[in-house]
Amino acid sequence: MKLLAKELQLSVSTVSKVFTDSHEISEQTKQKVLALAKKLNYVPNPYASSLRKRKSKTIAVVLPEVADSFFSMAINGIESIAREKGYHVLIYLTHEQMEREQAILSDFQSGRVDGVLISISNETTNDEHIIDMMQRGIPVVFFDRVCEETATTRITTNDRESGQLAAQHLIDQGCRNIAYLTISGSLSISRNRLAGVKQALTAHRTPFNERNLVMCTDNEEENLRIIKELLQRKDRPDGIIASVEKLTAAVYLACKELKIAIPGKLKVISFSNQTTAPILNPSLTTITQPAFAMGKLAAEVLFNSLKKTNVTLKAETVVVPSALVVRESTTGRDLG
Amino acid sequence: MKLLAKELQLSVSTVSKVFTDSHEISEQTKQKVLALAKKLNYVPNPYASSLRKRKSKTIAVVLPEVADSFFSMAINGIESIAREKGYHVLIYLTHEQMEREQAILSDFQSGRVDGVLISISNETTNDEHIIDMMQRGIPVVFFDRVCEETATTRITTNDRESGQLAAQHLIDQGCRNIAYLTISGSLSISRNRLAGVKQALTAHRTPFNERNLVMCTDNEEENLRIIKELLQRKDRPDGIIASVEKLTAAVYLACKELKIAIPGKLKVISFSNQTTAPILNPSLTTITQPAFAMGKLAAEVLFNSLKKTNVTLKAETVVVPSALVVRESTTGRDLG
DNA sequence: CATTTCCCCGCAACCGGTTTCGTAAATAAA
DNA sequence: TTTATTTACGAAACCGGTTGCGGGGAAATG
Repeated sequence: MKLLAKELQLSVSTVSKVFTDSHEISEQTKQKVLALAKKLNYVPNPYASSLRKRKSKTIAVVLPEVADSFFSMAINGIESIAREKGYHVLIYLTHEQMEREQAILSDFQSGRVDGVLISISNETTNDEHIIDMMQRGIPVVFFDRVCEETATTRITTNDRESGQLAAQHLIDQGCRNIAYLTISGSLSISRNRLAGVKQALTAHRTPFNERNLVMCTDNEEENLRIIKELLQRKDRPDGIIASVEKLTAAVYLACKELKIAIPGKLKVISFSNQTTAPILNPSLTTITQPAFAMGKLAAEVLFNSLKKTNVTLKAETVVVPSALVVRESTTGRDLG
Repeated sequence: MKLLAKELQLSVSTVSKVFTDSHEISEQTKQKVLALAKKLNYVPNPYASSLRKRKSKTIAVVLPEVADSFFSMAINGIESIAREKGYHVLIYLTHEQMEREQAILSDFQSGRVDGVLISISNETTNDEHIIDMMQRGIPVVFFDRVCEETATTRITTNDRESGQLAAQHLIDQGCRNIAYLTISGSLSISRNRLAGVKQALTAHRTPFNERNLVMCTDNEEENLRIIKELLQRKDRPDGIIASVEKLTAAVYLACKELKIAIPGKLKVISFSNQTTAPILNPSLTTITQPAFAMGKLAAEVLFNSLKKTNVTLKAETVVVPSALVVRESTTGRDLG
């Protein structure tokens, strides 16, 4: 910038004001400066600017992992509108560990980011680290895996209704003994989905059997073992609801190994955004979450609050509904 | 920091030196400062530090998209070692557009990042924007989708051998009319894979028929149309090699609609990292790329060069081999 | 022609750490 | 004890933009 100033016989401040598009500078001078800047391929140092303005034009996205399609699509949604608003996106993975989540967030005390989008790890049982950050003036928007008690905006899907819908669908298809697979007892999304399931079952006078609440891990092989065990019980279920995408494979593999026909002997529905759902064997009935939309919305809400100064985000939950897509794994018929 | 200094009756410089772990400071003073810092939950402002040190401790990852499993897993690999080294990761998506790629990279002239990991878009036909950046002293490591002519380190998989292996496998399974599906004519990975395919075919005295080189798009429906057309030709192929993960679904769907049996009438092999490959109908034979390892390696190479000053990255290609995983879609038998 | 207003631009302080250099005190060497 | 060396810390410049304020000159007003 000094160079630019010297070259054009101007002061640094004038040049700076050109880049902030100040009204104090004549159109003529602006053009000259911008022309030379383009020629020299000059871009202002963002860190100098961040330092002075106390704004980083950067947000953080904190995710458990990017293994499944949901978070991939969410990233797309977030990035799309971050780019639109001229923000930069830092990505952090917690690997489902609360400790890492805390370490990551504590770094944000530094002013590295202007705001945070987070989907909490399934280990996360308290929100102190999040509240702490908010109190330091860094706005947070939850998406998908939210803390229901924390006073900020949450973007979720209609987990409870979806659970209900899934169970209802299985009941309609003749299931009477439905199992629910999950990877976490504490996560609100899992709890809510389960609540929906229970509600549907109770409504049909076939209350949920707690033995059918199956806790899985993040280890593929162990999940396979757990599910095989489930399917070898005397009173084995005739319907399975997988509350997470990555449990689908284990269910299918278990059935294959045990030669249990889907949907003949067992109907399967999964919360999933996998594009391969239609070409599975058999094609998989899913509850499909609006991942892209949720990411996008979360980002929009955050950027909105960033525009104004000193506005705290409303403590509300915004719900973007999921869709039930019926396929062969629950019906035997392919409905597209 | 000023606050800390005042509180402890020390100068700012002393406090600063504590955080850089300078030898000039006594152990005693360090402890005092760190203790108070912890109590106050103080973290140094990274931008002030970046400004002075001309290092951002941040790298950029530039990707076409995060739609498929490859890039998801690569991100995991990258993030894992970035965290280990204390680096931060900015993520940018080009959406397969060279224009965006250029815009993104040109921003890096600002010193926002210390280095870049990039997998180029399939529109990218020249590397001027990349060379430009390198000349400004920002090291670049390519991974997967590389520019073969650019003088820096490239992390790839053995695309050519994999193509050869795929074709060889189909030949072994009795295919005599093999089609190759791709989404780009310019991308080196696609070209190399095709070259491998051709080599295998030529070796078996059944040279590749150029009509069997099928160019797809990034539009699902259009791909379906294109593939259906391919499969309705008089001389329709008896084997398909899908060079990109996302073309798999279209192939399967086309076969379903046209009632073409896999692997009976058509054998299918795909370059894919999908975890659902084993549970497709039929399970899918894949060339599986070491996505996590490639991301990790790319990051390691980059960080290595970042440690030393003024070392330009060797213009070499590091190859991490892919694996052929044989399943039902080419054999009719499930080999696990 | 004198005065006011407005438009442009420069001066200098500032953001929050980092780093060079200097110095006083403590320790070692002569 | 004197001199040389080491240790521990402070003063101030610096990184590269940003911004409040002040001023010079041109245009507008009286």
